[in-house]
Amino acid sequence: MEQLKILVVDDEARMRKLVKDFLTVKGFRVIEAGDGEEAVDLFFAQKDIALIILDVMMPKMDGWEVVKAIRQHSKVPIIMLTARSEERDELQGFDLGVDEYISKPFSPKILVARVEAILRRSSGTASDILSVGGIRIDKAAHQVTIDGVPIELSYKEFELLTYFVENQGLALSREKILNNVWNYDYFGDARTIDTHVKKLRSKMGEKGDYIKTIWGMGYKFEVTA
Amino acid sequence: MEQLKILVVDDEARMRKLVKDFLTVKGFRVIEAGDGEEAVDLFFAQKDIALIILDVMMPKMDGWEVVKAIRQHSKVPIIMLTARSEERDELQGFDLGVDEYISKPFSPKILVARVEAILRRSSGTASDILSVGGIRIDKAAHQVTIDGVPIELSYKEFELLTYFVENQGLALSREKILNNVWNYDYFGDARTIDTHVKKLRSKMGEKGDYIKTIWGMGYKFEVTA
DNA sequence: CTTTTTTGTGAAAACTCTGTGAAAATGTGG
DNA sequence: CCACATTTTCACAGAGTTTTCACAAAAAAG
Repeated sequence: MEQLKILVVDDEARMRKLVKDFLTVKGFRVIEAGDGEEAVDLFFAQKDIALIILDVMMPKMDGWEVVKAIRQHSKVPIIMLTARSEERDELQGFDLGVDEYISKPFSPKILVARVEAILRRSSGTASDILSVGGIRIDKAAHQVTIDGVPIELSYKEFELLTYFVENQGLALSREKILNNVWNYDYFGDARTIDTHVKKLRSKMGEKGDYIKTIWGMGYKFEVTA
Repeated sequence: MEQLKILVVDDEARMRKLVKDFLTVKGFRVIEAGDGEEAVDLFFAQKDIALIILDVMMPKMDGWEVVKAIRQHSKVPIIMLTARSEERDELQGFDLGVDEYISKPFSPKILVARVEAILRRSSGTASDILSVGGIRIDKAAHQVTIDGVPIELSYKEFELLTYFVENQGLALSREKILNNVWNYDYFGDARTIDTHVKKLRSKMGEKGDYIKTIWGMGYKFEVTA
């Protein structure tokens, strides 16, 4: 397996070196940035950074601003390093899309453990399971079972069903479905959703009825008792 | 808007605190329980708990037993926290009525996102629900119930009723109704409104009388005591 | 009380949207 | 480059919705 790249951003060179050493031992490739601007530039230049470790307090552009800038275009996992006193910020910044916080001083062992945990999750090994009305969706395994019987779904079908279940009870316009299940830059025919719904319904047997048509509007997933 | 109560059950105080902090920031009220028995007692004592987050591994009474006990009497949404080691097979077979499984370690961000998703659909966000005189309009679900009984409305009927309810007590000219419920580029006969009103009234049963005719002018929605 | 105007109503017509099967395009792995 | 699976497009039939229309009923006006 190739090395995963981790971007470490801190204005103190000593801190960067400390983190870098531990991560390097664990087989990661570490890229350093000394301030926020450099971090953002590097991130978008590199393309394949798997995770960012980010100090909050930095000159020029602080950690929060970096998060905002990067979150405009990327969902890369971000770990924030905060001083113990900044506990309140921790929760505020959580809104911005930070994945974890580690407060200084921290043990390198914990840092490495968190990094590994996050990468494990984001690489899809997390086993989150949705379950409703006998339909089980294992997102990690990309597997659906109905009343315990596995069914075969294509990638799009799986994504679509997951979206339905995650938003059960809500009326979903085709527009909305396209924006969430397809990439936002998809400009094809919205009727392709209909075709996928057809296949889903047929593969789901009688539980296909849980996908309701809302005439003139879209679809809704709802389990009827 | 009032706070929704969430019951967090875990034997580790540290884990409870973590979850509690993040949920509190998002405006939820968190109640804690340290073991299964306490959880069940608290749940039935409190009455208005909107969601339960439940660890599987606990002393005395484990997560599964808690689910069983609670499912006897309640359909409250339940999120289960499972350790990675607990194999999927274990979860795969039986369906006790858990809504979602999240495996540890999880990112608080994901947990909160799932909590919000579940509550959004199960209680309907306040702003999305109009309720007056036994008529309940759930805009998000595109669903109307009268005295708790769902009724089937077409797209236009739904839009029209929503417009009436949002402007209850006001006399609405046909002109005005057309401009708001129909597209502004509609140039058909205003009498089509009459037809829709007729259908609405009949589908609404005796509550159809809430839609009053204002002779020579238009209509008005008003709940009479 | 009659006329005029406006609304209620049922049915038909016009229209729109969805389901569906098949074909075309796209992607994937050998 | 070829087979294979998946995704998207297309066209048409059928289902459901919206609009129109004609006439009856109700309300205001004279």
